[in-house]
Amino acid sequence: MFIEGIVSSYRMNTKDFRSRVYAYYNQQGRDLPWRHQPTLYRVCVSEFMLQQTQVSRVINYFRAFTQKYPSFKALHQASLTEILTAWQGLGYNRRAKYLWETAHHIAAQPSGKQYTAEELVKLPGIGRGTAGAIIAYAYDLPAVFIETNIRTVFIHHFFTNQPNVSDAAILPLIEKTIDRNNPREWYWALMDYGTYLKQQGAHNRSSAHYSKQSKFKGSLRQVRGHILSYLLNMPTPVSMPHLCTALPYPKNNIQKALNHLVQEGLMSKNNKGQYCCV
DNA sequence: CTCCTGGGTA
DNA sequence: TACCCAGGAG
Repeated sequence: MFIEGIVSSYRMNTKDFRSRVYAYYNQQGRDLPWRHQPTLYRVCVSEFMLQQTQVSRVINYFRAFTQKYPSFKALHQASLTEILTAWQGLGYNRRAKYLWETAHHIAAQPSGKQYTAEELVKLPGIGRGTAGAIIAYAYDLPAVFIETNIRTVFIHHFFTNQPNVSDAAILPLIEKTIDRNNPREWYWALMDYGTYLKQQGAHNRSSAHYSKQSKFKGSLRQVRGHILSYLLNMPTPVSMPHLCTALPYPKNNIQKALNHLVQEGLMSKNNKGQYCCV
């Protein structure tokens, strides 16, 4: 059986494609901590951490986090402030809150419950991509999902020199090429091969979903991150004037960031107008 | 659909 | 500079 992109410059046999991906994986596949004992819990923690964050930065956080909180139960029994502290430096702190809330849902269900993708998507912080990854990695089931490294592999092999490649065009190829006998390892192999292709200069700029992120320096999220880390390391609630003196940002930006942080539930304001982590 | 969120590393 | 095993809100 042959597979091809809509206007791909060449065709590739399914078996040849798989062989190429597995050949790389068998030689250079990564030994990542979350690939050992890929339980639902360990897969969830790693997938949340890996959203928009590179593998090299996640590894040590994953080890420390799963050691301190070895189960959904242990995680949801901790306070959000504790979780944010363990998360400090990883960034995108909303993920920590989503993970904590997801742990609360899952810990309330019978242990060993097997989730469908539809059920997972309803949990906070889990979209279609993360749901598919969880099904594939935790249950070793052939879920069809796409993320940045998979995108790289399929664009490189099946949409060469083609602009504006949509995920909708790629997904059927993922579905056709998936190794149904070994979906977990197949996706590990795709990830590792995609990372390799990126190191070789491949990229996703021809993806229809490619977008450049806005600059971090001078942004509101720089202020947010700084405020959160400042307050996590402060023993008592802190007033707005205190923050304006302590942090090198315009008052307006500090107030705006605080409002967002409170609205998202990462922080609260007491009746004296002082702020602290929830 | 667009915009927002983080910070380290290559 | 670029970009990470994206998801939620508007």
